[in-house]
Order: sequence, then structure tokens, then C-alpha cells
Amino acid sequence: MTGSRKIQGRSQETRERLFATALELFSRKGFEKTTMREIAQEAGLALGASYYHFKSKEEIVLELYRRTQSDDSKILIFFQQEKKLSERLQFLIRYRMDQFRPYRKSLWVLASAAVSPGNPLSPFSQDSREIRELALEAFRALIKDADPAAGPLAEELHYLLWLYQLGILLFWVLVEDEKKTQLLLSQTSSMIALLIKALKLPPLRPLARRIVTLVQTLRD
Amino acid sequence: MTGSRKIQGRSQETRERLFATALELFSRKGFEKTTMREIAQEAGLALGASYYHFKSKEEIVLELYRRTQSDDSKILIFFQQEKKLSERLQFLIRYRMDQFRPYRKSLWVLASAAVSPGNPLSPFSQDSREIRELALEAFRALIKDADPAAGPLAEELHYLLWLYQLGILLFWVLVEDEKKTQLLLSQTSSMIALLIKALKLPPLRPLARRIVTLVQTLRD
DNA sequence: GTCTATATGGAGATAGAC
DNA sequence: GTCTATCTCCATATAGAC
Repeated sequence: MTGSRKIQGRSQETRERLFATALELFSRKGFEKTTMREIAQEAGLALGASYYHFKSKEEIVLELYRRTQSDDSKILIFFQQEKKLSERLQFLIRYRMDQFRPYRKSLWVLASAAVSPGNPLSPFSQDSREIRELALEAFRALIKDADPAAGPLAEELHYLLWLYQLGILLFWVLVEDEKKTQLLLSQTSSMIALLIKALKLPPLRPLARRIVTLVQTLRD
Repeated sequence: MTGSRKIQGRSQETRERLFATALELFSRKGFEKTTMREIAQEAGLALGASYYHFKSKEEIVLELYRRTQSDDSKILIFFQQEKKLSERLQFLIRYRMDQFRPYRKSLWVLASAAVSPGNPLSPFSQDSREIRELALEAFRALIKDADPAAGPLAEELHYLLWLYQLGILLFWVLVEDEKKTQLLLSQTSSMIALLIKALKLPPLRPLARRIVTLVQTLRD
């Protein structure tokens, strides 16, 4: 038993080393240009040994997906004690960044590899809807009982804020500057709260309606 | 002479067919997953014959870059007769879309292939600054003498509008719906003009300053 | 000028010895 | 678990027919 645990432990260690080496190479050279031979060599293994741990190069990416699966219960708990919309926004997006941070450098390279048509890795293909719906659910919870209330944007605000989140994450991944991203997040999230308040003023009601109609039309 | 022209003509035709076939396959299967063998076969050529026309797979992409090089003089001429900012915005962005339209389906796949680190194709690498500066120049011209005038945003408005353009083009390439893109463009460009006007109102001056400071900080 | 046929070396992946 | 040997398919390059 103890012996078996030891072996499992060493195997896990090797697998971990392979995984880390692969991500390092992916972020440095890109997914397609990184070869299994390189990964194996850099991790100090023979090619065949690497294939024992990961059946294919794509399976390494699936491992990354698995590790960034989220448990959003902490987000919902935070929402119970904090009603301010800008604070909720910042918390939710920072929470996502914490999930992705260990793999931030690999994210862009892998995401762009994944959008290739017919790529089984693509979160934009089959699994897309499921993942996106989960993410949208968190934003629906964010809006409920929030201050300021959604007002005339109510029907589409969760979707708009989800798009906003994508933009922030894109900036984070591309610009690779933690401080700047935090500044952008804190500044724009309070501006958004301001804008939501402003759109409740009677003279701006038609504009708010126009925005909602536009978003609804574009979403199909 | 006539004989030579004829041969050149046929060669040009073959080259054109190869080029079109390659782009079609790139957009269907992705750049990396498309092989020269496939391109040759689908175009009805032998492999070696393809290499006569394009020395490498990457050279096909360089051909695409060459074809989308822009001549912005028509934009400047349009600006002389049209002062309205929302009209200018729509014209400029539609002009870019016209440039890219023949290759729209290939754009995303190639762009994502190009952002791989160390990729010689990348417009984000060395050539990046040059291309971006050219694009920004058009937006500087757009703002000059525009109605409404830039107001408190003046210092950074050309940059903000350039970002806006990137967003519209991203939507266009990803959503693949010409009508929706046109709707998004016309609606949002008039909202932008409205917002610029609003930010001149005295109570919104501090907000405008905050935006300018934020953009300046984030740009380095 | 244009094409066919073929060679080289490297990629992902697998089989089977240890 | 890890290795070596090997398979198949790819990009690339070139020799020579037409």
C-alpha cells in the first residue's frame, strides 16, 4: 500500500513536471510550434514516456481546462453581504482572474489555437454554450438586488456586463500588466455604475431603450 | 509576345486559383491544419507545381497582406466634404471592411495564427507599430474639424475611436453577419457622437478628465 | 514556364522490451 | 513508468519531363 502510494506520488510528480513544461513552452513558442519531443526533452523524459502521461498534445490543454473549472459558490456568498454593483463587478472579475492567473501566459496562445474551425479544444464549439451559460448565471446573480438597480437596462444588463468582463480579461491577457488591469477594472466598473444610474433619468430613457433593442437584435 | 502573354496569363490564373483555394481551406480548417498537399489537390495541381507559385505556406499569407495594403487618400477626401463625426466614423470603418471583405473568413484564423510568439507573420510583432500608427493617423484626421468637436477628450479621442474600430471589426469577423455588423456600427457610432456632446456639459467635465487620465496611464 | 516524380528530415503517435 | 524502435504523414526541396 505504502509502496503503491509512493509510486503514484512519483508519477503524479512527473505528470506535473510535464504539464508545467508544456505550458511554459506553449506560452513561449505557441501551441502548434511546440513539439512533444521538446516537451519530453525539457522535462527530462523520453518521448514515449510523455505519451504515457498524456495521450496527446491536446490532452495537456484539456488538463488546463479541467483545472480552471470554477466553483462559484464563494461569489454568491459575497453577493449576500455586498449590494454595491461596482464592488460586485470587481469581485467577480478578480475572482475569475485568480482562477486563471497560474496559466495566464498560456491563455492567449491556447485560446487562439482553439478558435481554429473544427478544433476539438474550442470552447467556442460544442461546449461553448454550456460554459457561457454558467458564466452568464453569475452575472444574473450580480444584478439581482444590486445597487444601483438595473433600471431600463434590466433585460440585457447581465449580458452587457459579461461582455465587459471579456474585455477586461482580454486586456489582462494581452497587456500582461497586473497593475494596469486593476486600474482599468476599478475605474471602469465605477463608471459603469454611474452610467446605469444616469440611464434612469427621464431624458435618457429613449437611449436606454435603444441600447436594449440593439443588444436584443444582435443576440438573435 | 502574344504567346508569352498567354502563358503568363495562364500562370497568373493558376496562382489565383491556388491562392483562393488556400484561403478557403485556411478558413475551414485553420492555417496550421491545412497542408500544402491539400491545397494543391483541391486546386487540381501537383504538390511541386504549387511550390513553383508559392515558395511556402507562409508566402500565401504574405500575398494576402500585400493585397490588403490600404490607400487612405479616399478617406481624407471624404472628410473634406463631411464634417459629422458619426458619418465619418461609419465611412472610415466601412472602408476598412471593404478592404478586408474578400478575405473576411480567413482573417480570424490567420490573425490568431499570427499572434503566436515569434511568428514572422505577426502584425503584432515588428511591423505592429508602423501599421498601428498608419491606422491612428486616419483617426486623427477624422477628429480634426469634426462635429461634434472632441472637447475635453481631445487628447485621446483618436485612440479611443481606433479601439472602437477594432471592436467593430472583431464583431464582424467573429459573428459573420454583415447586416448585424452594419446595425451595430450605425447605432453605436451615433451613440458615440451623443456621448462626446454630453461630456462637454460642465457637470460631466470631471468624468471626461478621469477618462483621459485613465487612457493616458494605460497607454504608458 | 509549368508540371510530375521523388527524396529528405521532422512531426505526432504507438508497440513492446525492460 | 520509462525506454527504444518504428509507423505514418507532413513541409520542403529538387531533378528532369514536357
